[in-house]
Parts: sequence; C-alpha cells; structure tokens
Amino acid sequence: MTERVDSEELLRLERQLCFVLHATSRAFDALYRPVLGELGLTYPQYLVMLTVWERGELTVKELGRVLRLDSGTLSPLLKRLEKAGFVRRERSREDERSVVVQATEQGTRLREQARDIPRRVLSATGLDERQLSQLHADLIRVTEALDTAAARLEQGQ
Amino acid sequence: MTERVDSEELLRLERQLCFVLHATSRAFDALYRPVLGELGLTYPQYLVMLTVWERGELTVKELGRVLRLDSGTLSPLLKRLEKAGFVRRERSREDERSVVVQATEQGTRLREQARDIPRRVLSATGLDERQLSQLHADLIRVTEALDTAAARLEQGQ
DNA sequence: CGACAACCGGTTGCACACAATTCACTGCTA
DNA sequence: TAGCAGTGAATTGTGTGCAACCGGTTGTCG
Repeated sequence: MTERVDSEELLRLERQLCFVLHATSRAFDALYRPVLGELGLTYPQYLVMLTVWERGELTVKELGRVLRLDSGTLSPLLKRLEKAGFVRRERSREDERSVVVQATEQGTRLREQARDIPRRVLSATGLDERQLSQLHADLIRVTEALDTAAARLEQGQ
Repeated sequence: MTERVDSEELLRLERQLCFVLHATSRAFDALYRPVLGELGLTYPQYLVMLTVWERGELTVKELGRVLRLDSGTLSPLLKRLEKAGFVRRERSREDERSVVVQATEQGTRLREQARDIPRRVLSATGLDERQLSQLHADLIRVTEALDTAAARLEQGQ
C-alpha cells in the first residue's frame, strides 16, 4: 500500500519534470523564432551556423557529433542552408565518403547580422551571467546523467 | 574593441546554452523512447496520457493549455491515440465547438503498465529526489523568464 | 589482389511542432 | 431575432528529429 503511494508520488514528480523540460525547450525555441526569422534562419539552422562560424569547415559527421544530430536530420537541413546561400557543401577529396561544410561569403556576412542576437536574447531572459552559467552547468549534469543512463539501458539493464 | 570581445564571449556562452538545452531535451526523449516503445507510446503521447489519467476527461483546449501545444499538434496526435484505442474523443454536448478527451478502458489498463516507468527512468538518471526537485525548480524559473521575455518581445520591445 | 566489413551521407517513412487558414458553433449586440 | 465577432478544432504547409535502409567509398584481412 505504501509502495502504491510512492508510485503515485513519483508519477507526479516525473510528470512535472517531463512537462517542464519539454516546455523549457519549446519556450527557448519560441523566444528565438521571431529574432531568427529576421535572418531567415530556424533555430536548428542557427545552431548549425554557430558551429560552422566557430569551427570553420567541418564534415557532416563532425557536425552531427557536436550537435547530436544524425544525417537524417542534417542532410535536408544543410540542403536548405545551401539553397539559401549560407553554406557550401562539397565531397572531401581525401575521403570521398565525407562531405565538408563551410560558410559562403553570404553566410559569413550573416554572422555580422547575428552578432547582436545573444545579447538581445540573454537580456530577454532576465538572468545574469552567473545564473546563466549555473543553468548551463545544471543542464550539462542532467544530460550526462541521462546519457549514461541511456547507454546502460542499451547494454541490457 | 572591448565591446567586440564581449560579444564574442556572449556568443560562446549563448552557443553553449542553446546546445545543451537542445541536447537535454533530446536526451530525455531518447531515454524514454525505448521504455515507452514497449507500451506503444511516443513521448508526447505519454505526456497526453499522463494528463488524461490525472485529470479524467478534459477538452482539447485544456490539454493544449496544460501541455503548451496547439491544435495543429494535438489533433493528429489524439487521432493516433484514438486509433490505438487508448482515448475516446467526442464533441461536447454543452458546447459543440469543444472536443472532450478521455481514456478508454484500454487506456486505463495502460496506466497500470505505465506505473513502473517513473521509477525506472528516474533511477536511470542517477539523481535523487532532492536533485530532481531542484532541477524542476530551475527549469520552471527559466521557463517563466523565457515566457515573460517572449511576451515582452511580442508587445514591441 | 579480391572479398568483406565498416563507414559516411542521403533517402524514406513516421511523428512532432508551429503558423496560417478554414469551418462550425457560440454569444453578444444592435 | 438577425447579424457578427470570437472561439475551438481541424487542416495544410514547412521544418525538425529519429529509425531503418541504401549505395558508394575505404580499409583490412585472407
């Protein structure tokens, strides 16, 4: 009987945690959407551009590892970015299995237009730098816990 | 010149925050996927079932408010849940614009099968109840900040 | 050298998620 | 009461996101 109550309690806490995590992610999305819309980018596309700007050229594989996305997501997304003129994609000459992604001139100019976004968004959150760092650390901790848990589940138990 | 460095620093912090939030959400998703797969549910469908189980019957509108989802997402999702036999949808007799959702008998039986999930998943995260509560509180705080920020942006600055 | 496994990216199919639109219904008001 | 604005779902279109599969390339091993 006590066990049943425990289950109910856990169910409730879990429900709240699921909900709010889901909600946080979408709230973040919603905040960026109108700002990025001005540049003609979606949020995932913005993440890709941030990576490309910072790392110069990199393969689809590397991009996927950094962003935790697979080719099923990245391939069409990159095609859209290419069509928009922001990135170039070409087969690596050393290893023709790989495709190298890099910003075009237009993509580089976009970086200048995007330079102001972090300040606008971060100030919109109302959090100071310390709180942001704390949140960052919390999320990393949770994500790592979830990752190792998922890996454990995968390897049977 | 100093301002430029500041921008670079902000860009980096923002990038990391964007990435990890995105990643956390998907990591949570990935952890639930195989567990829920046994029940024939996706993660958003699970959130809907949790709500329906807890609140009894409720309209699509109410469901959308609780889960922060619009009809464009909920309508097809609910149709899939109905097809699977877990929920019933019927027009409200008092207000025929509304559609009332409730669990079927099969949907109620599913709750028993799902009773064990929170424990399995939460234990998989390796976090204790205090940490979970803390995380929950953190996420709520951030989400609220993002919401008010988004509202501020909407009303012109 | 030749077969074969591993790897990389692309494609397909399915399921969210949101914006914009449509349509039936409701409630208010002239 | 007749019209009309507002509401609640559903639909359409676009863009992720993942699983499963395909097809070309590479590297290795017999």
